[in-house]
Order: sequence, then C-alpha cells, then structure tokens
Amino acid sequence: MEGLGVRKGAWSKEEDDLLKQFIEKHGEGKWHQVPLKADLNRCRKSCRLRWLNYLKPNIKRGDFTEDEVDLIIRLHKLLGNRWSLIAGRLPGRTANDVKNHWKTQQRKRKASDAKKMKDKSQEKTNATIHYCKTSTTNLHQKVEFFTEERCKFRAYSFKRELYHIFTNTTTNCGIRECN
DNA sequence: AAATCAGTCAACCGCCTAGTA
DNA sequence: ATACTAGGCGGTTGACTGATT
Repeated sequence: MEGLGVRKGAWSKEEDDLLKQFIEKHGEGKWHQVPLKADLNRCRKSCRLRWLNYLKPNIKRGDFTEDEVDLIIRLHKLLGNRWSLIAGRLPGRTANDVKNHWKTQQRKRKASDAKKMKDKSQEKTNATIHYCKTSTTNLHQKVEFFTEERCKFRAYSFKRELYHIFTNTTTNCGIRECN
C-alpha cells in the first residue's frame, strides 16, 4: 500500500535525477509505476507534483510580468479558482505558481484595504476630536456667558449641545435646567 | 547580534471524477 | 450497481529566507 514508509518533505538532487531519468525514458503519466520503476521511495502523487511543478522543462521562474498578472486577473474573473485552467493560458507557469501568486496578491490587497479603512476611521476620529475640542470650548464659554446673564433657557440649550457632543446621542440627556 | 515578523514557495492532504473489473 | 484505483485539482501547511525591530 502507498504511504507506508514513504519519504516526505523536500526532494533531494538524487531523487530529482531518478525522476527525470524515468520520465525521459517512459514519458509522463503512469504515475503509479514511477516509485517502483524509478526506484523512488515517494508516493505517486508526490512524483507527479514534483515533475509538474518543478522538474518539467520550460517552467518559467521569477516574477510574473504585467501582462501575466493582467491575464490572471481577467481569467480569474471568468473562471474563478480554476488554477489549472488559468495556468494553461500562461505558458511556462504552473497552477501552483498561479495559485501562490494570487494568494499573495490577495493578502496584500486585504492588508492595504485594512490600512485604508484604519486611516479613514482615524481621520474621522481626529475630525470628531477636533470638532469636540473647538465646540466644547465655544459652548462652555456660551454656557458661562448665558448663566452669568441669567438667561436660563439659552444656557440650558448649549448644555444640551455639549452633552450630545460627548455622548454622540440625540436622546434626552437628562440635563436639568441650569440655575 | 538576536529575536521577531512577514512573504514566498514547495509539498502534502483530502476530495472529486473517470475508468475498469 | 458497486468497489477499487489512478489521476487531477484546490486548499492548506510549514520550512525557509530576508527585512525589521
């Protein structure tokens, strides 16, 4: 049975050579025969993946070009997470590469969106703080002024405004008429 | 210089489908 | 119709590496 005592993890140079030699001699496919005939202590899936994602000739390494990125975005819109189909349209790129690239970009986008949201809310908070600071100063002065003038109603209404600034509410603040 | 963090990429896992006995 | 096997795929993990603190 596959999986008993089968080697896992990174492939060695020797294993790569054995796999390459086998494929060159017998061609792709027949993956179930590979471990036995190539004398590899690996499962068939691992052999297939190693070949497709790393050893296969013409695999392109390095950064994705702008054209490739653009194509990935358009194809993803069209096909969703069908990485093998998308990779099929990108010569030299594997489904694994495309998938990894997409995930990385997605993470970056999320991080940048989160930062934008944070900045926006910080802006809002700062504006509110600024508004409160200036408003409260003005209102306190008005309350004091009208209290001194014995203008109870005006002083009361400015107290209400103060309260609303601090509690950010328009419900009954419970402030009683000042004396 | 050491510790921590973040990004990248190879590899594994589990599921699905098709073919076959 | 059912069970089994192989191939294929997408999601996820973990090792590695370079950057930052």
